[in-house]
Amino acid sequence: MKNLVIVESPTKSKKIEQFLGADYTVLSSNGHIRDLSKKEMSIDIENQYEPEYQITESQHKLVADLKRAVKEAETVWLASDEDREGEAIAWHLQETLKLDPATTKRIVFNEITQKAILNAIEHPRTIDMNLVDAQQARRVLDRLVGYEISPILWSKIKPALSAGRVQSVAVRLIVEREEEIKKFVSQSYFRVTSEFLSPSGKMQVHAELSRRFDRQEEAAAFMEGLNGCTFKVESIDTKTAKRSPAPPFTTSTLQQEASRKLGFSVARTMQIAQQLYENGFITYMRTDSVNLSDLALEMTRDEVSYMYGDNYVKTRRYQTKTKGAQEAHEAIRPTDMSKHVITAETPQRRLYELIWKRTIASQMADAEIEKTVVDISINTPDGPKDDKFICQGEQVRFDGFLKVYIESTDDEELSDNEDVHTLPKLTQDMPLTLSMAKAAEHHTQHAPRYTEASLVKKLEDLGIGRPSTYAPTISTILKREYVIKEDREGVPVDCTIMVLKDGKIESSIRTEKTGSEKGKLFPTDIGTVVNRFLMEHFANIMDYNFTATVERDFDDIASGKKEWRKVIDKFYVPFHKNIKQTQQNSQRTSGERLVGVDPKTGKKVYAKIGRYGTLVQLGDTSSEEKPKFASMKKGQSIETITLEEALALFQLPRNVGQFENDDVIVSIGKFGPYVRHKGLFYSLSKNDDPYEITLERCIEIIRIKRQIEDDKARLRAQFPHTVGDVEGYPVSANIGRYGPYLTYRSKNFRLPKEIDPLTITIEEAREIVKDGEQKTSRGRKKKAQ
DNA sequence: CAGTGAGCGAGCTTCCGCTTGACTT
Repeated sequence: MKNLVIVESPTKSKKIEQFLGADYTVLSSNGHIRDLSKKEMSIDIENQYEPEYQITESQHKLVADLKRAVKEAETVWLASDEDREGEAIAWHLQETLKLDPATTKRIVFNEITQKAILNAIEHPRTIDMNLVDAQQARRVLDRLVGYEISPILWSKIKPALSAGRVQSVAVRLIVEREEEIKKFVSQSYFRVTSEFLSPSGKMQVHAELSRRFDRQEEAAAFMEGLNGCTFKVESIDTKTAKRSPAPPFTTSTLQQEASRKLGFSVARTMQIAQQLYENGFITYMRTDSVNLSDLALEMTRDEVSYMYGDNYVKTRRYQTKTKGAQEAHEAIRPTDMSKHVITAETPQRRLYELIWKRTIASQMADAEIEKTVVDISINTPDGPKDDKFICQGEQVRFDGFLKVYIESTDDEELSDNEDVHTLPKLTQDMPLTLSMAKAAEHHTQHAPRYTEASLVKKLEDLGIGRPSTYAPTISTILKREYVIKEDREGVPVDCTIMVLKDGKIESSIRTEKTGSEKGKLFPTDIGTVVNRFLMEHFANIMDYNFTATVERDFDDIASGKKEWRKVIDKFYVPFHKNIKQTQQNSQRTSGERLVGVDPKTGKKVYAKIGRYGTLVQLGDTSSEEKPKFASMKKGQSIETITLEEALALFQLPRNVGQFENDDVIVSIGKFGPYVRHKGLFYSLSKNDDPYEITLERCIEIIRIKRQIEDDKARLRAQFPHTVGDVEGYPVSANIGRYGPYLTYRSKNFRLPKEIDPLTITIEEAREIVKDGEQKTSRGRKKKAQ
């Protein structure tokens, strides 16, 4: 082998191999191969913060393979991505594989085309140690922050908690949004809308009053005043406006659009995008770049021109606005723009369609829209009023990119331009007759809670986190139970509606549900308490600008202006002093709240965080009699639990009586209410209330479950059974965890639903086995290629 | 799916960014 090229992703390696020909072998490092140990700090603080790297657990085999390949190669080319992490990956490879820096070639390209790769090969360089040092500073800082603060949380709040530069700020955003919502006081206001008729009576015009009323009396007085008024078209103002398409997808914008348009979680979007990438349908899905390669621009232009004509084409190059974007890859786009749809499963197809449309639209002409605003004056017998009705219309003059793609928004409030539509033909001074007016009460809404995707957008705006970590960050804060994803039902509110028709006002009240939310992120008690603690003791790290500030230092390291160890030292010395002080001086915090006093015993009831989660406590810790404890249920929280709910928790676990010489205990566990008897668990059905259930019903539940288990055991005893021989080898039928299957020549074949494994005939078995063998051999051939 | 929640103390937990494994009854 002459040349060994190492890239970061195996999918990429296969592609590049095609471009480079027989003299090149392309292998992948699968990301980083070395890191700080997970078990310890692995930073020698005394020795200038020297990091102690080791080969990542799951990468040993791969590193061995790479070492073998290096021995056979004349030249090694390190082709990891052109960013901080990519440079560090190249350096770790150089160190681990003991490559000679003088002869090892470092190459970069940010699009996978033959031209770009051949060009890269012609311009090799050596590893940029400044860039590597910037990465080491980033890595060391994150480790110091995460591994020094987390243990404080274990001792002061609860074991196994975590804190970090990214996750703690993500939680802060959610906690603060919730506080904002709690403080929010909804105001009601009245909107007045009207319907007019043209002199001929043929045209209808909808309009809205130029002002809103805060109080019902004002609205009512205005409506009264409309009687006896005349109306006419005061002015017609027409403007043409342009709308431009959104840039091609980055990871973050793809996650947002897939969430809004397809309802995908960010993790699901990434999983599906990964499949599209591996199957060659799209370019790399973890990117912060909106840039399209020249090849992509050309391909897209051709496609637009072919489909819609040249007047729909507009070549655009987009600039990133994201703080700290590294742009090592292209934007996310189809690899082949002429492929409008793909044959794949529905979610893959839909995500691909979204990417295709967005990419196509990004290279299309602006839409031209004619906007018309018509003012309708209100004239009392004493003269015109200051207020007027406004009627707005929109007409698309040239659809441009709108032919393909409209970006959605997060804005859930009613748009002010709700009544935008095509206007009837109106003329200046045309008199109009009021046929109906309506004053409807509305309520202002609190800011919406974050969805996974809108949180990602916010983090990206703050320059916090990277495309590869957005989805994992969400998973982390959910796993730590700092936040939960929930639906919230709306609250019914009464809205007064006054309608003026034929000179009379009729008032009615309509009940509307407002503020319902789906799949939103809510802070938990633990999230709130941890956030309060971190804000009090580590305000600098919780600052929304912390990342942006340290990123500037990293940039200075990358450009050789600063030394990474000094940057870390400047941060660490005061940080560590703070850590020590906090460990010594801060109080243990449990978020304790006095819920009330138990009327029966006169003991106090508290709600707080314990070692295993949130709990309620009956009685004081300091009193002679030991207090009782009970875990809270899902959905209950320290802030909102009532005395009744808290006291009810002490009724469980409940001993309902004896059966077969053993206690029958009823309680609620992780999987819902259950009965425990002789060490076994029996789930209660939905209609059984664990607080009310009788011993008789428990025994019935136990007996039913036993009967089912007996039947199952009897069935299992009949397996495995031999069905017969196929070409001299025995076939046996069995039932596994995932259903019935056949075993033949030490391979397993799933049975279709229609066939009973007990009564299966040898003919049926032969067909399944032979059919299955063919399929697997085809699959293997495919893999081998 | 229990028990736990004070305290004793062993031994565990934890960060962010790169990237995909290989598990089948």
